[in-house]
Amino acid sequence: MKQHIADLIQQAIDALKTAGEFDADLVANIQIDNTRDKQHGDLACNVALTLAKVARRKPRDIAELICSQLPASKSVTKTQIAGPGFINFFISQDATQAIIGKVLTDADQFGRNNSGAGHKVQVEFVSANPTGPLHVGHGRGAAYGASVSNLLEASGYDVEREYYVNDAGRQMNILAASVWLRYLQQAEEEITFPSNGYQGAYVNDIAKHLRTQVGDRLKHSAPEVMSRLHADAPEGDKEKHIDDLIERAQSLLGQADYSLVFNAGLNSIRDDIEQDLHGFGVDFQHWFSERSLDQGDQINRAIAKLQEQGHVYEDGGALWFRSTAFGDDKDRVVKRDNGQTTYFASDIAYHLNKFERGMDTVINVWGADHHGYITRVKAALQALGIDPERLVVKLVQFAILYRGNERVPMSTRSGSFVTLRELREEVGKDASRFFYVTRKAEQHMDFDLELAKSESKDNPVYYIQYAHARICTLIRKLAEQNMAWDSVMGLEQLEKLSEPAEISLMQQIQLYPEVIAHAAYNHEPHQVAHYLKDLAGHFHSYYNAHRMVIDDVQLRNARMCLCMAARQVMDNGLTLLGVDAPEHM
RNA sequence: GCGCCCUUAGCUCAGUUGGAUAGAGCAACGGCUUUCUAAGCCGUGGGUCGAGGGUUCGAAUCCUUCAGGGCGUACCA
Repeated sequence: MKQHIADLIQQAIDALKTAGEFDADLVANIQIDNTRDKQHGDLACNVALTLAKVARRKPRDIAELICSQLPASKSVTKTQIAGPGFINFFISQDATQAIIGKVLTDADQFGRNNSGAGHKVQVEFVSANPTGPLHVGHGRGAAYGASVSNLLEASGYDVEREYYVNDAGRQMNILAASVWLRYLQQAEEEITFPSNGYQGAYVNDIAKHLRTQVGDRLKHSAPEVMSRLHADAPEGDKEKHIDDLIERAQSLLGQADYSLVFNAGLNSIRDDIEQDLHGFGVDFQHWFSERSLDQGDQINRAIAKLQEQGHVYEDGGALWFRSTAFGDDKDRVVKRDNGQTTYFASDIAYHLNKFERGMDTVINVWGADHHGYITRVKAALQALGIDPERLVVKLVQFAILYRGNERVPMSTRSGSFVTLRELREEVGKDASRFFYVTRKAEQHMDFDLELAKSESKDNPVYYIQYAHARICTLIRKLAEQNMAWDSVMGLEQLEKLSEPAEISLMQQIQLYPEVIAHAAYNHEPHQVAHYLKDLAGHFHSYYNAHRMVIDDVQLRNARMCLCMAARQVMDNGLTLLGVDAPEHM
């Protein structure tokens, strides 16, 4: 409809150019907006205001010229010039009612578009270290990334969802040491668990499982393990202590058995995360291993590539990437003086890899604490000859957890945290998925567990699901009373839908495709959440004001068509957000 | 110090890329069910859009200065 109105205005402007009223080279940016106030009609155009300057005429005069040349359209019942020079359009009921047929025909395809056709985009999200279960802080990134991916798919993009598994590096070694020490404790060795180890109960579980598989084969005596170590905190240095323990584990176990312990920890947690996310309605096409970069020598290759371009220099025995040449505050080390490559070097190789896989655009969903990395990663891409605009980083602010008024502390290391699984079990997948994407990502968010857990009307997801379930009940009710309804007959009777509540519900339905397009373009799933709440509100008002199970067969068919169209849109929208559309509540 | 994000009703937040009189939900108050799910509907009150300045027909939105809050500023991962 907007396009149709824009075409009419363009025709009018062209006619005015021919008539010599406007310069032939005048270019009008025609923008059609939904009106806020229905007194201003249904759609409004501000072109007269924007043209005022270049055409050197008063806005209202331009609006009158345009209106005088506007071709007639059966969709438009009235136009008016209002305010400083807006042209307002009143849309005919026929044109509005036509949306119902479109929704019922397109069904689950309604609202989708093809603007991203032929475009490959990767969305990388969550990517939490596999050193423990996901906690609620990861939930927001998971919900956001999944919904953005769904929105992009609905806009025709070829989307790949990817999880970057940080399975290399010191944290993983700390996990391996933690697993082994718990294993030794279970084998009745007197081991004092390190303060810097992973304290969570899940480490015990992994150790237990490991022991059922290999028995006491990995056992060493406590004195062997604990002698001649740097002291632990508080007297000593907890970092040195844990590093010594890692070394001790590696030397006592040997490479093969150390890997066994290491992989037991990694695989168990990785599998747990995958299942957890699956239960959260989040599935990935690829789990990309950081270690695979090293094994394929991709890190050294990436550094060499930077070196070829002359962006790397040596200083103090280390290799530095000259990121300051691309707007960074300081240069960054890619290879340390001890010969090890840095995490940043892995990131360069990883991002190079993403684009070498043929992605047109890469979207990274990062926690807000990573914002300092954006500049350096983009710098590296630019140095590698890749347009940094092709990398889009979306920062997701932390959700601060509350139980009522009590703030919940979160730390993976201490083991005292609320896991995503707990949240899912207590609050439910639907409410938590919806709650997370109700706020825009860069907003700080207070997540009150008490509120989210309470199945009360305060929880907006129920409001929408309830609307959906109510419509499903209508269908059952009609069947019970042997009152058939027929969509083909209903679509022929749409002119009977002229109540204000019916018109405004249809108008709300009509907005859906542009909401999806807009939300996808801006990576803002919260727009869908707010839209659905409004749609449900329109439906509830309608439902309270009018009855659908009625004897008048024509009106009944028409109203049921409208209800079914509303149901379809709720279903489509909820699906994009990963929320179920229930038939009963 | 420097950098990024945020600041809108008592609370939690929207605000369609610069449009008309800034909107929801919650909380408060008053109504609506012999009839399709009251997890609902209808109504009432509530604002210096953090502050100042600028850009223009027009600013919550863009530019600038300042204040407040959060985060980041490793040869850690």
